[in-house]
Amino acid sequence: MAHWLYKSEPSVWSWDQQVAEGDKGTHWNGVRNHVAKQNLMAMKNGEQGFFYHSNEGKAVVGIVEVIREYYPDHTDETGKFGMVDIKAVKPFKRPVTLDEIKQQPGLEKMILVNNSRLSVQPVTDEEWAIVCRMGGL
DNA sequence: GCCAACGTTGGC
DNA sequence: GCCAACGTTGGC
Repeated sequence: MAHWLYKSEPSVWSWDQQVAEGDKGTHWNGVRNHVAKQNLMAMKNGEQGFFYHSNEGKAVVGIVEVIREYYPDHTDETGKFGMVDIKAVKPFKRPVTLDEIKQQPGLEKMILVNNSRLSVQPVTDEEWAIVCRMGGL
């Protein structure tokens, strides 16, 4: 199973808001980047990902899961882009900050570190295990 | 608030 | 189809 990382500015959509949606989850819309789109299209139901707060906090704060696979994003007037639905699974016992990720051996290749602008990213199994452990899970 | 990195747009 | 100009993102 693949793993993912979703970036969101807390002022736009925060982890707390995601948790408040419960098991029905919410659609992850607004992606307008083709690499991010490819990642969205590759996602399968049940695959988990990190929820990352960009800008403010700059930390991985919890784990989410895909509950609906790629479908058209009706807010995209060009019709080119789509979205998936995700729900919050569990919070980290403690947030894992970008600083810590940068200093952690084994995470040098994370896209978060190397291409900070990509909003939906794949995470390798190794990276997943390391970051989960750092988050106390 | 600044600016580097990246993507997109549009003139040629 | 190239590339300069512009807009956006996100770390600092």
